[in-house]
This record gives sequence, C-alpha cells and structure tokens, in this order.
Amino acid sequence: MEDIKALFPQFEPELMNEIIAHGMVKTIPAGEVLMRTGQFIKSTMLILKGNVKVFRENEDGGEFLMYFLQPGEACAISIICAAKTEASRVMAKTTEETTVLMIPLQLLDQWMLDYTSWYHFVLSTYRNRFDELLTLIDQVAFRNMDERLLSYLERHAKVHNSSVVSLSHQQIADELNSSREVISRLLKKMEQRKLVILHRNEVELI
Amino acid sequence: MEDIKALFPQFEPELMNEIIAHGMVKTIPAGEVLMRTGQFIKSTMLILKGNVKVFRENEDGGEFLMYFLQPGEACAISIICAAKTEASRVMAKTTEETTVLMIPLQLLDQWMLDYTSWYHFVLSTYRNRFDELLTLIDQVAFRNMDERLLSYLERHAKVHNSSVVSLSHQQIADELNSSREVISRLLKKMEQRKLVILHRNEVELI
DNA sequence: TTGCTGGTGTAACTTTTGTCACTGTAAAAG
DNA sequence: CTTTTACAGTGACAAAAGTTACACCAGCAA
Repeated sequence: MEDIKALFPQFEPELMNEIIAHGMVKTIPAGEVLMRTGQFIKSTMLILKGNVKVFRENEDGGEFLMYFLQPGEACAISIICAAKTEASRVMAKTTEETTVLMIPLQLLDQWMLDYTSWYHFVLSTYRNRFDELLTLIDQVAFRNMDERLLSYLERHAKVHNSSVVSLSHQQIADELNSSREVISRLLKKMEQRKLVILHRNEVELI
Repeated sequence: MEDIKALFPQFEPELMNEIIAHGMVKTIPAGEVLMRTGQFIKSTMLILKGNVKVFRENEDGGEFLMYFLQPGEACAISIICAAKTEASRVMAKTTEETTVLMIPLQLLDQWMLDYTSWYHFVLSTYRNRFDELLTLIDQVAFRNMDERLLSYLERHAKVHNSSVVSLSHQQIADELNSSREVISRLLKKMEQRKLVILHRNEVELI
C-alpha cells in the first residue's frame, strides 16, 4: 500500500482509503492482453509497476503503437468508456510483468464528485493522452519513416529504462505500420551513421 | 435562448439559467482564428451556429485538419486547457459565420460538481474528440492519399451540408498535408471515375 | 550430426507521393 | 479592354516506402 501512496502522492487520505478498500491489485505476466477492440470495459486501472502498450490493431494483425502507460498513470480510454459503458476502440497489452490496481467502474462518478484530487487526476489523464495522440499525429503526418523510427527507439528506451530495445525488426515494423525490410534498411543506415548497434533481436542505442 | 435549449436539450433548467446568466453569445465572421497554438485559453465555448475547424499548423503554414466542431458541440481542448490553464497545441478557425457561447473558465469546475448534465456533457465531449483523433490516426497511418482525399471530401460535404466543397486544390492539399499537384492529379482520376465533377474553386461530389 | 525455423541482409523492382517546370485559363483589378 | 493574379492541368523526374525474391546464419530440435 505504501507504493501506491508513493506513486499517487496527490491523492487525499480519504481517497487512498477508498482505493485500498475497493481496489484489487493484480499482477499480470508480460505479453498479456488487457483490453481488446470492441470489448466493453468493466473496470478501470491504475498502473503500479511494469508497462502497458496501447495500440490499434490493423487488418493484418499489425500492432500500431499509440502510447505506453507507466506506473502512476491510468488508462484514459478505460475511464471514458467505463463512464459511458461503450466499447473500446483500442487494444492494450503488457510488455513486461505488470501490476495494476483495478477499480470497479461504478465508483468513478462518485469519486469525481467526492474527491478533488481524483477529479484532477482524471482530467490530467485525459489531457496527457490527448497530448500523446497529438504527438503521434504529428509523427505520422509530418515525419518520414527514418525520423519516426529514431524517435520510436528513443521513446522505447526511455519507457523501458534501457538503451537496448529488445524487439525483432518485424515487431518494430508492426508498431510503426511499416514492413520488415524497410526497418532493416533504415536500421542499417542508422548503424552506418553510428546511431545504433544491431544485434539479433536487439537494437542498442548509442 | 430558445435555440440554446434546442441544441443542448440534455442540460437541466438550473444549468440553463447559469448559462444564460454567465455565458456571452458572440458572432464571428468566417475565416477568423479562435484559438492559436501556444495561446492560453481564458474561456471555453459552445458552438451555437456555423462551423469551426480545429487544425495543427505545420512549419510552412499548412493547416492540417483534425476535426470540425458543429452546433451543439464544445471544444474539448478549451475545456482541458482551461481547467489546467495550459497552452493550446492546436489552432481553431471559423469556416463560416459562427455563433458561439463563451463561458468563463472559473465556472467550469463548479458546474462539473453541481450539474450532472454538464458533467456528462464534458465527458462525452472528451470521448467524441478522442474518437475523432483515433479516426484521424487510422487515416494517416493506414490509408493512401486517394482514400484520404475521398473521405475528406465526404466529411466536408456532410459537415457543411452540401455536396459541393468550395475549396481550392491548394487548401485541400494543406488540410491533408500533401501538395497541390498531388491533389489535382487524384481529383482528375476521381473525375474520370465519375466520383466528382471539378469546377474552379469547387469539387462537386456525385 | 542434420535439418528446421526465425531473424536478418540486400538487390531489384513497383507504387505512391512529392517536386519542378511550364502551360493555359478564369476571374478580378486596373 | 488589357493586365495581373490565382487556380488548375500535366509531363518528367526524384524520393520514399512497399514488395518480391533470395541468401545467409544462429539457435534449437530431432
């Protein structure tokens, strides 16, 4: 419970009590699907540990990355959809072993009214996700694949707190909605420009 | 005041009174900028009549379209930014003569607590804008320019309630972040396929 | 060991999109 | 009426990205 307080220091004590009373902590292994396109959300979740990737699935099963959720953050989609009991349009999947705190949706509306810190937390969650989508739109609309690849690698490294990105070229291609050959080609060029070192199933950023 | 009730039938009478007491109705000519990148928002607005286009400006002054706001809708950005007094990352501009209802931002937090209908209105505004951004991301990430052009024209026609899109090829190119020649080329092909008829400064959808 | 599998490298080619250069033409301004 | 300007059409070319095809190799299983 102490770690929850550390991750969400802005929550007032009464809210913390509610969270402890009604929230359910759950640890999920890496690579598990947390939310599926078309699914109705029955609870919202706060991330306590690990990492969740939120993405859109295309026709061929490609997993086009939207953003990552990290400890101290919440899934805006789940709050929005939960509040209106509508279907999700995105998928979410753990990329590492992840601990989440599940909160039954029927509490959300009441908390919004009762706890100012919760209200502000939800608003800032909205705003942050909105911002991330704006950034994503900038990337796909204005940037070429080489720039997108570089910022993808940098973001991945930052989020996973390691300069080594442990993904195959195919997985990277999927998340950028490109093809394996294109990514291989661009990575080779980046290697020649001494921006990365390539290993099997790994890209090391310099 | 009757038209406000007609556009926002979900608002409870007490809220309507507040809106009438504190809101300021303003009519703005076509082509006026309502919000600028980097600007701090001092009030939120509900659209009563007309149309507002929300877009991102790129380096060369291109106006990359995000979505349109129509009567009965509100600007999610202004609510989010207002609530946190943060700077806007997008531009907004009227595309026709537009009547808006301006609401001072200091009322928003209180209304969220006091009026359930306002609370639900704001949440659904968030969700709708979020959805529009998702749709936009789909377009730029997964669709070719010809498909994007066609759905752009269809959306424009729908929003402005006319099968004639009164824009030059250059303006269309800007909103799709493409170039004039490419749009001319694709429109010509669409004309050959009997999807549109081209006039000067006009594209007529069939 | 052998053979299979998944990941990677790369050449050749196509498609899509962007750019350049130039033409013609409708509408507005003088 | 001329002149100017903005808009549109088009061919030729360049760049970016996607596709096809195949070779190579590490690691694992039989």
